[in-house]
Amino acid sequence: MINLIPKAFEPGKIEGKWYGFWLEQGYFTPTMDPDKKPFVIIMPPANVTGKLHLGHALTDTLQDIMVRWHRMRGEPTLWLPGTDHAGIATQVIVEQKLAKQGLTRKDIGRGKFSEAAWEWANESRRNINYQHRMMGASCDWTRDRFTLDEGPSRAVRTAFVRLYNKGLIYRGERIINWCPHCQTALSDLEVEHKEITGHLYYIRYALASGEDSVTVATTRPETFFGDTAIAVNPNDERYRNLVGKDVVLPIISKRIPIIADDSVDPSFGTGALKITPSHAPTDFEVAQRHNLPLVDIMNPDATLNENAGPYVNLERFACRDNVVADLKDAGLLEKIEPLLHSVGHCNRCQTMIEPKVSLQWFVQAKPLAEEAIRAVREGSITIIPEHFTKVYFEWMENIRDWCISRQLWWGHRIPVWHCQDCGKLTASVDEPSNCKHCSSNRIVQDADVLDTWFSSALWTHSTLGWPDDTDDLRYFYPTSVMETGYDILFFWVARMIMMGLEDTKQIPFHTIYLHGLLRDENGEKMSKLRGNVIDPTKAMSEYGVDALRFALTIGSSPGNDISLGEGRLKASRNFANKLWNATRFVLQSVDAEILNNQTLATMETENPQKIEDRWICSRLNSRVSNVNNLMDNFQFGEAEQQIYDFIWSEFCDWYIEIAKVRLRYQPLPSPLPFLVKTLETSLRLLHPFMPFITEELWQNLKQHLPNRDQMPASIMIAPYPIGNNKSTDPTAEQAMDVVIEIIRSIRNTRSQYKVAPSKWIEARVYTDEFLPYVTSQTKAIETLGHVHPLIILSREQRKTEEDTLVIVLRGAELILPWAGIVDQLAEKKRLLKEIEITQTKIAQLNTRLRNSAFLNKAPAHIVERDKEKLHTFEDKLERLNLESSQSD
RNA sequence: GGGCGGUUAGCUCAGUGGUUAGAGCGCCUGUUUUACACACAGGAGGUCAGAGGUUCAAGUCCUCUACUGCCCA
Repeated sequence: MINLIPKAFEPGKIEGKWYGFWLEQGYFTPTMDPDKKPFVIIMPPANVTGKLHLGHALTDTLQDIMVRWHRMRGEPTLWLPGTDHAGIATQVIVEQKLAKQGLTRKDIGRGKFSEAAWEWANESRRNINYQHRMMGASCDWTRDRFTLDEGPSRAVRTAFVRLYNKGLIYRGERIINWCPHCQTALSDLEVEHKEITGHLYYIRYALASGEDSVTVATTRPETFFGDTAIAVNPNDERYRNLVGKDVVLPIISKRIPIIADDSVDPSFGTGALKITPSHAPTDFEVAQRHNLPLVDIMNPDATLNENAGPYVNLERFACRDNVVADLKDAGLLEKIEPLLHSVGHCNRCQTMIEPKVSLQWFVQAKPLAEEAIRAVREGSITIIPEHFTKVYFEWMENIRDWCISRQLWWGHRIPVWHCQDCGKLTASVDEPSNCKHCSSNRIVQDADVLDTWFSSALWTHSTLGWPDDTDDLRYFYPTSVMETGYDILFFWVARMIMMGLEDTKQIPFHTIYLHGLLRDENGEKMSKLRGNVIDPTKAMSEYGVDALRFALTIGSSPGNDISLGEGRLKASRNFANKLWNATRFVLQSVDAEILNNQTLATMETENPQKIEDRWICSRLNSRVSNVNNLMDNFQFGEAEQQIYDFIWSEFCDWYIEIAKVRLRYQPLPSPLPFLVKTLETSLRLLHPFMPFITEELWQNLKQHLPNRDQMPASIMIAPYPIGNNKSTDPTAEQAMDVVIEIIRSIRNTRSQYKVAPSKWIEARVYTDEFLPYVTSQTKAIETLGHVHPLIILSREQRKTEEDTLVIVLRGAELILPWAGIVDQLAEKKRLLKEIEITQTKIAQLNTRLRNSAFLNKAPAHIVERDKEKLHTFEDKLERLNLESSQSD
């Protein structure tokens, strides 16, 4: 019967077993109960671009913590998993694979490309889902969704068509962000602005009349072929008489006008700007105001087109060099200055973005944003941490139209058909056979696909069956919590609120929980380049899943970045091992009891008699209440800290150590029921955070218990502990504090006087109010302090002695009669110092307690607590003074 | 340029106006004490970035300053 479980925790041996068990039992699939409010999290869909990284491990852990907690509280709990087709990212991967075979997507055509992409996506989904399972994610796999599934796809088409019919989706020529490498349009959010050092080129344009010239300053001389005007500020005296005249573009000799526009900053460069409306956002706006023509000078791959005359087919930066050289030769380049400016880059491939006028599809975002702002402003949706609310408003209030078309082959095809005859458009959820305007059957579907985030924006309702009125949608929507990283607040969360409200007229979730980003143990961003990336799979196999989960979340707080390194992983693993061994101890003790008595004594814990039993029940109860409060407030990191401290510093360090003494001498009542109860409750308390080890230990413990047949089949469906005021026992806590202080003082003094650990020393304790409690702990104090004989008496029984060490504690005096070895002088000094410290504290408390403002304004319990504190210190001071006078 | 954070022990971080500001790691001293050396016991280490203010009470709220990170343009 001894050593039923191994000496050290070996996580790898139990994880797969329990996940399989939970899955088989169907615990992850909720039962819909119309009388209960469900708890619902829709998992942020991971991109099908390979495998999970540490960020996914974090998000999995946080969601699993919430989900397991709510499930244990008896709420029907749905955590719906899914994956995202990740348009550009996936297409890039598939194209790279094709490139290895010397092929491009155009070589094999759209159909074959789609097949290859599906093959990759399916493989990737398998990997990702397997990794979620490794993490212990208790999500409902029967409801697993992929953004390209039939349901979510129909949701995308439905949402599109509805917005199109309302006029909130339109097609138009606007300036967009074009990535020449990905060869697609991007939304504003997919552009990263970076500060780079470029140059400001001063170029002279001759007036058409020939009598003078205008010098403009530009960072992009190669775009001058697309210039359709020169703009100056209307108040700029330098140029006032030139407005209305024409200049001639060099090399291509094209006439363009000089116009006046308020947007021109006279202090930048020369105060005269070249206007290239097809290739600069602000120029585009100027052109709109002045009805200037648009001249596109670039091909999709950012080479110059035929509008660039002699420079046709040159790449844009090569063209710049040539243009600059030619202008210089022609004497038209006045000067070049260095300039630090911000330039957009594609967030996928880091290619410099080419702003470009293009015919694309857009969502008119403002009307949608208004509703989304209201939902948060009126408190229907809460953002945690709160300060992101302001960030959200900032973005929403300045929202711009969303470019949703992408020139890709992988994604949701835009559900619009172009008529070859009348040229009009037909938007339809299902494939139409005729143009709805002229009934022609010569219709062709739009070639483009939608921004991946468009389908993600519908994720909370499309996964539950929308646009159909399904049972899932009725029961689980609106969902409870959206948990994700703050880096996709705009990309995803904000858009989900807009689209959720638009499609369902309801908010998609009540609470947004935003976690921070992961950093290494030096607080540095993790990146492949730095080589400081932790692979979750490796961390799991080395330290165990529970340790990884714990390390990722303990002591963390919402919205703040998390530093993870070996140290944290080791500490978490050590904690798991500590719990493992505490359980080993309890199991061994239970077995020994069964061997002795054939049957386990009563498991009754309702009315603890012994002070340490009362103490551990009170402490456990206090921690349970704290944990539930913290969980209610999304303070998971602090909740874990509470559990950690309880198990290690209270249960293991003190209760188990005292219980060992009792088990050895076997007085009644036995501590076993309390060992079992405390352990079993702690395991349930910890389960949401460390699901595998708690299940393994709980099942082991259960096998040893007489009431095992009445216990649930799994800890994950056992009730979560809840606080009970009945167990709160201030007397027991105070008494045990005194006992613990006595033991600590003995150990401390032994260490100070360098008493050999094996040497037994004599000790006496004098106390009045705690006498029976301290007396009941005689054996424990002897064992844990390594003192013998130990005499505990009331103060009146104390005799005057010499050559003793007297330590004044809060509720007792500890006497260590060490004839000859006590340094009386040093002791006197120590005593005087303690008197001084105590006096200071008393003075501080007195100042406060004599202040009528404090007495009138502070809450009663605070005043009461300070009064008690004052009393304690005064009592201690009195006894310190007494000792001091006696030692004179 | 606008906005949002951060600055607490050597390092990484918790800290919800109310004890003597905590944890992990690291450091020093000691211990094979029958659950655990992934441990145990003891210890050192803080002007909570700085300056003002509000409050009976400020690491916590407000203002300014410095440094630092991120987001938006």
